[in-house]
Amino acid sequence: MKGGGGGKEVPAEGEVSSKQRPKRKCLQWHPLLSKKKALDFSEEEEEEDEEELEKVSLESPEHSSQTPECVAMEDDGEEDSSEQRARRPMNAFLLFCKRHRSLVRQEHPRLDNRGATKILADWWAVLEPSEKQKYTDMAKEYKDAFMKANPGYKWCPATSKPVKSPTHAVSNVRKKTWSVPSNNTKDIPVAKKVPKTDSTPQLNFAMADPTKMGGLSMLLLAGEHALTAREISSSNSQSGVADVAKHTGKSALFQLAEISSCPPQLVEGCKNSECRSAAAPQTEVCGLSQPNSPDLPSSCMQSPLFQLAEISSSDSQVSISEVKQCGQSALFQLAEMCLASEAEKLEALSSQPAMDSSSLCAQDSAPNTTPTMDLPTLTSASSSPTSCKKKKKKPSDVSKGEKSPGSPKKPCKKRSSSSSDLESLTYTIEAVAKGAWGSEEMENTRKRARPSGSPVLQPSTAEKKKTKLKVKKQLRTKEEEEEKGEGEDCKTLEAEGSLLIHEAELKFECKDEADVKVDSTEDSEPHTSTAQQSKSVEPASPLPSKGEERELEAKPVLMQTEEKEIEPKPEACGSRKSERSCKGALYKTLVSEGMLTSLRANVDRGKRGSMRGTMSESEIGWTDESCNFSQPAASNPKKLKKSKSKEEPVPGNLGKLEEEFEKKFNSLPQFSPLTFDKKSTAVTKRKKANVAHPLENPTSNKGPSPSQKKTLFHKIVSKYKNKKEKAGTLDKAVAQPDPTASDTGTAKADSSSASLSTETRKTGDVPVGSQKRKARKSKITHLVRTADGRLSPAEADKVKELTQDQDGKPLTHETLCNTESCSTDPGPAETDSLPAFFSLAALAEVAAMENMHRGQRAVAIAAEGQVKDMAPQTPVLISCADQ
DNA sequence: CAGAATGAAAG
DNA sequence: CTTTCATTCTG
Repeated sequence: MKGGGGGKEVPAEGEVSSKQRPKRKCLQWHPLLSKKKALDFSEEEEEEDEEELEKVSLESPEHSSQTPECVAMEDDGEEDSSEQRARRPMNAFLLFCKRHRSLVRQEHPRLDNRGATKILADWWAVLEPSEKQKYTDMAKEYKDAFMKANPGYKWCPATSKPVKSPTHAVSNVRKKTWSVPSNNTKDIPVAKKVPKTDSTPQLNFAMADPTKMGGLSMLLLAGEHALTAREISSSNSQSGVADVAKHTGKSALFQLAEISSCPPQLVEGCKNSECRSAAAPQTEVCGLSQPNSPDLPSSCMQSPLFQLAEISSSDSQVSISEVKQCGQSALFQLAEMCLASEAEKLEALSSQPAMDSSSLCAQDSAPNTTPTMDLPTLTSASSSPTSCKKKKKKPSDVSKGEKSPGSPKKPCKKRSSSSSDLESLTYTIEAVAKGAWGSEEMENTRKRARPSGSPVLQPSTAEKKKTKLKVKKQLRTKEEEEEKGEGEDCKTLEAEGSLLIHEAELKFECKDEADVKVDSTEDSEPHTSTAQQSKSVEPASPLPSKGEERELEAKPVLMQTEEKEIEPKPEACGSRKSERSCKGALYKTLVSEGMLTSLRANVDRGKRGSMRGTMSESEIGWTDESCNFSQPAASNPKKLKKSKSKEEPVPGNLGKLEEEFEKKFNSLPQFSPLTFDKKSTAVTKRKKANVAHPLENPTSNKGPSPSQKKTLFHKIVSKYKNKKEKAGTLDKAVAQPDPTASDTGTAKADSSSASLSTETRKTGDVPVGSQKRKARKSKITHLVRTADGRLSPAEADKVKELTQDQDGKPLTHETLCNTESCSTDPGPAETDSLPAFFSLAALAEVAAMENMHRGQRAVAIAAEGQVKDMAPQTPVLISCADQ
């Protein structure tokens, strides 16, 4: 266990199943996002304001300070020594590559990565500006977050580069790189720390994971409450207290996360967790807490976890009761923050986690009936994690089954019996508080917290937020449907955040309206959810999702769209069902999102891995994928399946991190290969049918106007096509952008293109010849932009180049289209017309070029005619093209 | 480990 | 301007 070896082994295992590489990837990937980082990330992204980062920073100190051993395994290394060097954030293109590479690979199974990269580059070039924008934004976000996390990060380490050069170093570094650099903490002075309590309207993605989300959300919510409370209580103490609290809070979460995440290295994980918990909580917490009561809460939280960990690890029974209490208290606190409902969850968490884990592990699980079960289970969970992936259903079943039995002992029972959760909660809380801390201090804190935390107080805030959220939601919805606004990256995040908030709100509402009555179903749900959350740790594999689904029974498969989920929630909130549904929905949402992302990623990978073998299906695969991609949410179910098959990659930790990252990722639009394919070709023939509908929903279109324009463009194209009769060159390009508008057209185009494409380029052509950095994109853009009306020689050259390089690739088309769209409306202003025309002209040129290649000049001419219609100047362009 | 791509940053 | 490095993964 302990040895480092163990740690490594774990990953290997996971990977092994699918591939070696994947593992690495995972690791790398994770590392980047690495939990800590992820946290930061989320925070940043979600709210730029918040500075929860500090928490991280706080955390790190703890770790570093103590538990050298433990640390060593995971974080320490990073934190302490090396972590300095984080991996630089990916740029837009890289993001794009990452996201689409799999697709490319599928398309061209044989192609090696380099080729794939080339293709990707082509695609990238083709991408619409808007599309790119998203990636760019994300990259930027990423970067910003990264920078925040690592204030003093330098892209170029100095030549020597401490970290990376060495292989091992690299691996290590990578893993942790992003993680929270101790430096950061240090660097970033705590300055921020306290700041915000604001609630965080959007929290999001940082917590992508269900667990985290819950935790985070709670944290956030609590944060305010707690802070307030703390402040009050701690008023005497320094502001530092707040920090501490945060710290502790975070650490606790972190620990949980770790534990959960630890799966890969069961033993190690346990150890780590233990170590950490021990180190942090005890030392810090204890120390802090002891001195002043103010911190108690935090300490409590940690302690419980810690204890659990310890217990699990040591098996020693320790004082379970205490633990429970602590856990409860901690949980309770959280719950308070969040709400009673959450409290329940928490309790469940404390107790259930084990269950889940056990169920997950399936191993012995045998959750013992003994009271201690929790602990043991936990242990098992931590240990089993590795194998965790496996089971899906079990968790739910087990959890349910077990729960009832288990409930007896622990607080869990509440849920079953819980006539009124609130009461029970309160009771529990009180009991816990007393038991755990009899001190008045605690009470005070608690009181404060409670009041604040209690529905009454919060609601106001919540409501406000709510409204906001709602608005946002609405907007978002609109956007999605209409696509009106350019999709902001944040959207997703916001959405998530909103979800969280909603959760909170819902909870509040629910409580207010009706106490939480627990129906049998409810019980199961909450538990499950809890379990899941706790599990969150786990990789988000399919299980969770399944569990969620089941839970949601009431609401069958709403999960698909976030929006849907969200909407329902609010409404649902009102009634019990709603409550349930709310929770379920929330969980679902969270999980689904998280899961989705993870799943998706997994799927991709897995697909790739497996798919390769069977490429013949490329079509199908594409379709599916495209669909999935297009609708992330919707795809959940599918993903689950897939993911299940291949989830390996994500152990617990990674899952979380990945999720976060992935989320963002997901938010990024994925273009269906088809779109590109058209251009590139390759499979095409069959696809056409599939292709018909636009794949990319997610991003959907960037702007409304574009779509229209596109339509226009499309029309033109279609005409062009018709004239051409099947030339289809242009078509390819167009397809992607317009989802709805040009379906028919697209389809046709596809078919036509297919024939062409096949002929023209078989593979895609990889050979674009971009070995050097072409700057096509820039050039193109340039070209487009230049709206003098005329092409400057250079431009012309560029154009030629493009055409040649691309072999008549459609790429340009899209770009052009976009530009065109931008300029749009020829009618409006003459000036505008010019640009538009320009783009058209460019298009025409391209087409012409292609045609020429093919020897179909006539077509080109025809095209010209059309273009001409559009813009009088066409002729000139044409002439250029001819040249 | 090289290498294909692009982008961002640093020198 | 040039170099470095981020990601991915085959050969």
